[in-house]
Amino acid sequence: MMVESASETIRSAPSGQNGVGSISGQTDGGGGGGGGAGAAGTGGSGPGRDSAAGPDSNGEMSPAELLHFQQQQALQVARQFLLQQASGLSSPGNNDSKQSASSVQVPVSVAMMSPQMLTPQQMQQILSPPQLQALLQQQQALMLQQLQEYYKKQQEQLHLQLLTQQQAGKQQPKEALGNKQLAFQQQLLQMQQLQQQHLLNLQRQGLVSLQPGQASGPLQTLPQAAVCPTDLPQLWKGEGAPGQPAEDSVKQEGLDLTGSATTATSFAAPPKVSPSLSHHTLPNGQPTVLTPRRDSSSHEETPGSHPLYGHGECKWPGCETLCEDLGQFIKHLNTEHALDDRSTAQCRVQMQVVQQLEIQLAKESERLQAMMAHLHMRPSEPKPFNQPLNPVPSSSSFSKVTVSAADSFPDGLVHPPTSAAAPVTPLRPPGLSSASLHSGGPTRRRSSDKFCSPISSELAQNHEFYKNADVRPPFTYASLIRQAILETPDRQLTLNEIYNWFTRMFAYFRRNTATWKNAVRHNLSLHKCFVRVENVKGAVWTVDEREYQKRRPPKMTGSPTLVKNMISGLSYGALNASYQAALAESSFPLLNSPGMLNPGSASSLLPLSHEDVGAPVEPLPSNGSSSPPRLSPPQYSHQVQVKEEPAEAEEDRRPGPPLGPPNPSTAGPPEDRDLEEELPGEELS
DNA sequence: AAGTAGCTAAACATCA
DNA sequence: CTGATGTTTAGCTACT
Repeated sequence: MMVESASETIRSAPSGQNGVGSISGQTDGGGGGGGGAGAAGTGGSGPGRDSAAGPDSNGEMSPAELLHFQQQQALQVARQFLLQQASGLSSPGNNDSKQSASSVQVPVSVAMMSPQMLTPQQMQQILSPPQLQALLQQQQALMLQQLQEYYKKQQEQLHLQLLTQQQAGKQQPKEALGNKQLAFQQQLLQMQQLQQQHLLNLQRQGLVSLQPGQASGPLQTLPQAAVCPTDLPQLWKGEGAPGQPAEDSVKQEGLDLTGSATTATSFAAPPKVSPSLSHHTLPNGQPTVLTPRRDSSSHEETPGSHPLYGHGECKWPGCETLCEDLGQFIKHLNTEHALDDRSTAQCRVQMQVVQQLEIQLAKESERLQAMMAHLHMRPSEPKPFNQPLNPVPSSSSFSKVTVSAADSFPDGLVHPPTSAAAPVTPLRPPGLSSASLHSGGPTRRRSSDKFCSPISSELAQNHEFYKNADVRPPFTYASLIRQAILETPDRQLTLNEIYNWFTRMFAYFRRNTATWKNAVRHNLSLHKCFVRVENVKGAVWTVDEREYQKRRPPKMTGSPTLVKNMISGLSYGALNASYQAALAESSFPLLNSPGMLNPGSASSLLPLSHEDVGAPVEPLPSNGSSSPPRLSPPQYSHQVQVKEEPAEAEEDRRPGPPLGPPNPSTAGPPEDRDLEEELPGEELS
């Protein structure tokens, strides 16, 4: 689905003005590179990852060595993680400069880039909200697990040090020992607090709220996702006792974590190689059992690069020591940045930096969502002219169904989420289908055709929007032409009048006149539903409703396509496109330029609505079965879109007179005649 | 994969 | 001749 929506988006913007990158490229890049559900995008940068996963039996180590390696590994994980986080969050500038000069427009080519090359902003622009969310969650899940690892190792190490200190302390002055112990305990406490804070943070962002039992979705391969947030602090607390052997505490944790993880996520319990054996989720999302011993070394020995090593110098915070080569750097790393208080503190600081960045990101995301929600919701707010224009009365008049759609979408189809969860709602007039808003380029499947939503009602509700916003209306030319014609009292228009209607009703058609006028003429000629009638005042165009209905039996209701469309409508790509389009056109003073709408629009509109109300002018989907609510897709507002159902049914069977009572549009005298004339020739083609 | 629908572009014809 | 109006064809994309 993402792929499709993405491709649609991308193709719909031929001018490349806002080429929203192919999401498929993104997901593929991440998934392919990582080979797994998800975290690949974030974790891929860790150079030593691959080798870390490989089995390496380096089993002849002394317990002390083993422990050291465990610590090293934990630190390594933490370092890499922090680096990834930090670089991922704070390096947009670099990437930007590399990728494009324009920060607003995302060249299509970006889509081809690997996820690692993408800045968060670009990711946001490219990815659909669900994708973003998934990515974020995966990232957070990975982060959480690594944090757990890190915390665990830190605890372990602290305990160990504590123990050794205690033992050594027997020969030391009691005072010194007390200080040391105090320091350790403080550190321990700090770590606990930090972890709790972090977990809280994650929880805020929704990650940890994942239900352990709800093992479905990309995250389920990530064991940590199933760890109950509240368990962790307890875990830590439980082992906080200084006197407890580190080994024991580790074992407990391991068991706990393993237990929760495996039970909740169908993540096969790995063979326990050692008490401190830990689960790691590799960037590719594949859980891996790491044997602590060789990991650290393999990390460091990864040929080529090290996350903390770049441009010949150590990237450790505050350290810019020059190192000739990687070997030297690693040596430096192991000596200067070994696991000690200082390094731990620095690590902690870095963690906080990352955390701040995450918070910042969360805030920005929230703001973005609010913005989008606002932009989306506003138009749907009851407008003054909405009520009068509403087709509801009419519908109720001849439709028994009056689904009080006022607040519900009876069809149960995908409705634009109003929650913050997927609030990404493209900027578009309330009644618009998603795909259509790209202000440039051909947009297929205008909503009127796609969803058979009454163009009249949508227009009535959003006409001001269209009138002032240079946004392409989501209707086909044919439906627009028809609407224009039907709006007139005698249901006929000259070509020029049609032109005028277009320009009057839609800001979008105030430019590129050659193009759309040509299209209008083309449509008039092409579609049999448009009948040219010689009139006293020249040639006028009328609508053959039956032909129009015949055009294409829409069997949309509940169709996957519909759902897909609506979903794609929520995609960030669409949002991005329309948002950019709207902003670019700076047409946003819409809705409040009284001067613009006065002239003829209001006058022309009102009649329309009346007529509309009286009769479902819009083609009624001719399928009684699928009938129900062909909600005007984006009509989050509370409009009954169902009115036409009965008419539909009638239309469907098409008993006798083309347009029954419900269709006064054809009742009009002039084209009625035309219609009749046209009837014979109406061949099913 | 084939068919259909829609959009755009363009060529061409007709007529005032 | 010019511009407006119609007609037709072709290419493309999206969708079924």
